[in-house]
Amino acid sequence: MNVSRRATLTDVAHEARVSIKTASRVLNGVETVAPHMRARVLAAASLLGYRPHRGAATMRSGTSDMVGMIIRDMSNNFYSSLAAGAADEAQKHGCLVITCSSEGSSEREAQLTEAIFSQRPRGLLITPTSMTAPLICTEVSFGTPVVAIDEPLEGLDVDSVGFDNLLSTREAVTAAVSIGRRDFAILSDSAALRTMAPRVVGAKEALAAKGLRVRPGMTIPDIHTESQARAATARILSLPRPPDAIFCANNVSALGAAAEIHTSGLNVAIVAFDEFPLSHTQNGPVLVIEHDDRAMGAMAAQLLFDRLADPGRATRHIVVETALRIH
Amino acid sequence: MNVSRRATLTDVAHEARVSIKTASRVLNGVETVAPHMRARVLAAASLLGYRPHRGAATMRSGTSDMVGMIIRDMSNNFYSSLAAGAADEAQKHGCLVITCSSEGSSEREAQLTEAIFSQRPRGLLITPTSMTAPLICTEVSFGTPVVAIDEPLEGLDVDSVGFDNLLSTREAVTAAVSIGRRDFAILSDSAALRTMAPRVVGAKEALAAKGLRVRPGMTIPDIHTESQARAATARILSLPRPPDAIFCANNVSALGAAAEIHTSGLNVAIVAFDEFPLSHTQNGPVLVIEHDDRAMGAMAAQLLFDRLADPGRATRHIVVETALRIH
DNA sequence: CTGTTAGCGCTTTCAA
DNA sequence: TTGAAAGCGCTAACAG
Repeated sequence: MNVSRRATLTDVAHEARVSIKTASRVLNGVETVAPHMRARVLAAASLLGYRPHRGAATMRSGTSDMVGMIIRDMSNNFYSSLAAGAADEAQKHGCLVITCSSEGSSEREAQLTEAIFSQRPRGLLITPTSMTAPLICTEVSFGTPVVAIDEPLEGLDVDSVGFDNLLSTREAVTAAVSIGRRDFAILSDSAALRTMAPRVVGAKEALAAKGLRVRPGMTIPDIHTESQARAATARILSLPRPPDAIFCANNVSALGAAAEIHTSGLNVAIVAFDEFPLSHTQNGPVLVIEHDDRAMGAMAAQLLFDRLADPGRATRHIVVETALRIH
Repeated sequence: MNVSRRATLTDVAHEARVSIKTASRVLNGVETVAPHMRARVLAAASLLGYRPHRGAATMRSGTSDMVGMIIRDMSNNFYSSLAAGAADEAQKHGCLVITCSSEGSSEREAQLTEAIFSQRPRGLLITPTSMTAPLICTEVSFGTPVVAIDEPLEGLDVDSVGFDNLLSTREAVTAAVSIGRRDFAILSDSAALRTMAPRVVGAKEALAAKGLRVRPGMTIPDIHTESQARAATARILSLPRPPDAIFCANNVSALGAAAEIHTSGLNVAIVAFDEFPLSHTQNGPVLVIEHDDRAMGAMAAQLLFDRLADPGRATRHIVVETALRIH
């Protein structure tokens, strides 16, 4: 037994004194093999420390066991939970997920789609940007399934999972108004995120329904780090007449707002699109739009495998449930 | 132009009226190609929407552009930050990272190593368990580099990155004692995590040095979710004589402890191994052992690529810096 | 139930 | 500088 080289299927077949095809069948779990040959192959594989070469199998069979995933920011809890859920579901189908973080850069997104498609994955899960469609349309035309997560994929009719951003926000802000909050500031992320506009609109609609409005300058865009959120909140709260509530359109802005509200000692309510750690330990009321991100990631993967099983079926757009939780 | 099939290198060569090898050279950036041929190939590739098939290249050349990564829990911020850092560094080397979550199950860990090595990755980054070594030793003997992250990989001499758990904890607990805290509880994770013992020892050593000790029953093991931490903390704080400080040996336990301390209204200090959101908004003092997890992940990947460049070099064990921060 | 043959798309080797 | 041929490890298609 020579350990200096990786054992191939041919080596195993040789060792077991069977044909390479029989070895292949055994190691792929094909039933129609005589028990004594199966045993011989298994013994040989184990003896030689055989490990299949999926790349070779992929090349020949045309189907790999990988699913690509491109998310906006792997170190953001929302996106990493999506990835965790997708990986769970993929594992049920014997697939690995290649998860990459585009960091919001469309240049990097282009590189990553290129790199991922070069692996000939079963499909792609992506939190798309407005630049995504042209990157993937060729591949989609070859029948590779793509699922859009969180944001819509404009210009391409693919399966998707996402929230009803407008409705859930309207409901949450309405609840905040009903407990007496009238004067809102809004911390929003980049307008390039398609989820942001409906959230902001939802908030403003809820206010308008009660005859309220957001004062000029109190809608702060482009908040995508906690420290930006802290700076913006600190500025707002130090105004002569600070707001009595802040709607935080993403998870990092809620953390930053909570931190500064605590520092200021003011009683300011938080309405947050995402649950955040220690949200129930704040002084002012906290209204949170809860959602199960891990389940959302799993759902996206499920749509992908569903389509693989039935390529002709109509595209589906899943609206993930949210729940309002008041701390 | 027929779009019904993916273009191969042969198609491109054909279209450009050059040999397949010349097309290969151009698309791999080999310099020794006449400019006019290069231009023809590039035009053809673009016309046909050519996308290379990395699996085929891997098979022939023997080296892939993937790095495997197995972490304990993708939805835990510590691990996802490691993954983000590793992905960054890998991208600099033109590699993709396949990140998988073992969920602390050694069975799943075994499946994942199997699946990942089947892809013939350049190397593996792993937060190992006590069961890891036998899973990877064959592959290591073939020269595939493995880097252990956070925990040591027992029984195998591989590169690693990790903390000085004992020393940093001792320092933090010493600081807590010096601000008047004497009576500690300890929330620890599973003893299977090799990082836990030194942290607990470090804490106890710091106390012993001041003539203090942890009361029997006040060292709680196996805390790995926030709700477990909350339950344990609630129980401890409702004792007739609650502690005046809690050492939280991982990030989720700190969140749970903070939540319950807030609810109880007691002045209990937190010493936490990891920074946590809103740590500065707690009533009691919070002492945090800070570390840059993203940099740690990047460092691990760097060790991997270093070794790829110089397979013979001695193994390196990087101790990642930590800093004590007092809120 | 088992084996043979061909070839997936690419890179390597070697020759021109 | 360019090209022809071989073959990486595996599976599909077809025989036996």
